[in-house]
Amino acid sequence: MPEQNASQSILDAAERIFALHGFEGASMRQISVEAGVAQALLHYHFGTKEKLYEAMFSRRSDAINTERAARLDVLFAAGGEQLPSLASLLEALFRPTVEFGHEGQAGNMFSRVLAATANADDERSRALIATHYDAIAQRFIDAFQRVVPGLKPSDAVWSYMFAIGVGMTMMAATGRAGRLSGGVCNDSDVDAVMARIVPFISAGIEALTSHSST
Amino acid sequence: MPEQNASQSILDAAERIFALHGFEGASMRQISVEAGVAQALLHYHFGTKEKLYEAMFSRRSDAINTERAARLDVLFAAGGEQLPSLASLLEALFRPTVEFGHEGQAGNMFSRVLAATANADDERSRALIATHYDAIAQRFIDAFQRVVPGLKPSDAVWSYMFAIGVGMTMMAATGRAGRLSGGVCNDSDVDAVMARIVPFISAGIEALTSHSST
DNA sequence: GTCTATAGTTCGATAGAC
DNA sequence: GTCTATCGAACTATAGAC
Repeated sequence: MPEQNASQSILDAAERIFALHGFEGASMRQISVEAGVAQALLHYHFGTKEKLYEAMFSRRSDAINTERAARLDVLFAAGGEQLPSLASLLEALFRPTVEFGHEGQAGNMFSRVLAATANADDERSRALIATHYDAIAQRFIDAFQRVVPGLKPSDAVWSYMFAIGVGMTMMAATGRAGRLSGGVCNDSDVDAVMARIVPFISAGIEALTSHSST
Repeated sequence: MPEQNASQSILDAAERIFALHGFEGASMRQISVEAGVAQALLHYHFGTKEKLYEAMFSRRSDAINTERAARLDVLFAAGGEQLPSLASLLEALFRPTVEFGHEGQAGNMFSRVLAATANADDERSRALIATHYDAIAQRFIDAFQRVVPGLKPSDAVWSYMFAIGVGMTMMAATGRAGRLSGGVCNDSDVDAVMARIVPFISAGIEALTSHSST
């Protein structure tokens, strides 16, 4: 049981409460109770609820996208003669999120925050995704074009959007797959989902090279 | 400009306000202003905020899923000798949502509500999806197995989950595809998205018949 | 840095006139 | 059915002691 400072406790509590109830549904009171500190301390360290949310979001997404960038660097290392596989790109896209999203906590709380933020269309969500995810997204879109011959630039963008959509099944982890399969499928079983997501998306992207629309 | 009764005005306003701000972020006051009625009238007609949300959700989802069921009935009509194509199943899955989601209103407000509800993991969202979407989901899962030889039952469930995930790109319509493509891709252009979603998902599902995991 | 106490606002819901 | 008026609870944020 490591002693950690109040800021970290607050961020951990915020991650969990925001994941369970959303930005509007979560309250500063609830977060302060979960963190075991006075409510005023949240404002002392982070100013407003809005800025606490941004700090909570940045902490994990910066770690995730640093790792993603490092993996892309390795895959496209200078001097490497052959291109990486599409499957290895998808591993680099998804693994850091499912590995860095939880840290000691039960369940992957940040993935739920991310799924909700990516799908919302309010200004706060849009700005967070644009600031923290658009640059790395461009790198993956470029990578798709390099490893899939004949993939048009616009279809590389669609490929990325669809891939993220499929990955949402794993990130949101609503338990619906289990319900629909009578308990056979488990959307929290990362390895099982990855084993299906990767071939599914790979084949989907390849198929976009041959469709006829503009 | 058709005269409509207060209940319909309230549901229309609720759909729009809930789509823009979520359940917790929307207020009964805001909805009453948008509908042009007194706030007390919302409680007279629908009781609580919770029940208003459910009424708003049911109105569109019942219309959508009645249409989906009718399309499945036609595709698998008794006496029909040949099986429908996978592409035609995906049309039956997605078209009713994008066509019935808006009715006069600009933008497809209900699709945004649906995307948020499907991805959330609170009890209200889970119950609404289970009540209004699980039965028709089972019909699509069964249909996938019938038209794709060699698709295992559990992979048919994953196919459905992944298909819905891809469709979220269109339903959430956050504008991100446009941002990432410098304006070339438009996630509100239903025909353009459908032209790519259908081959993408079709190829993805076919690919699941040959992967080796259990 | 961390606390208690509270100011000031907004919320969902209801009472009661018409 | 529709309105005005309002209650009591919850919220974000701040003031000020230690």
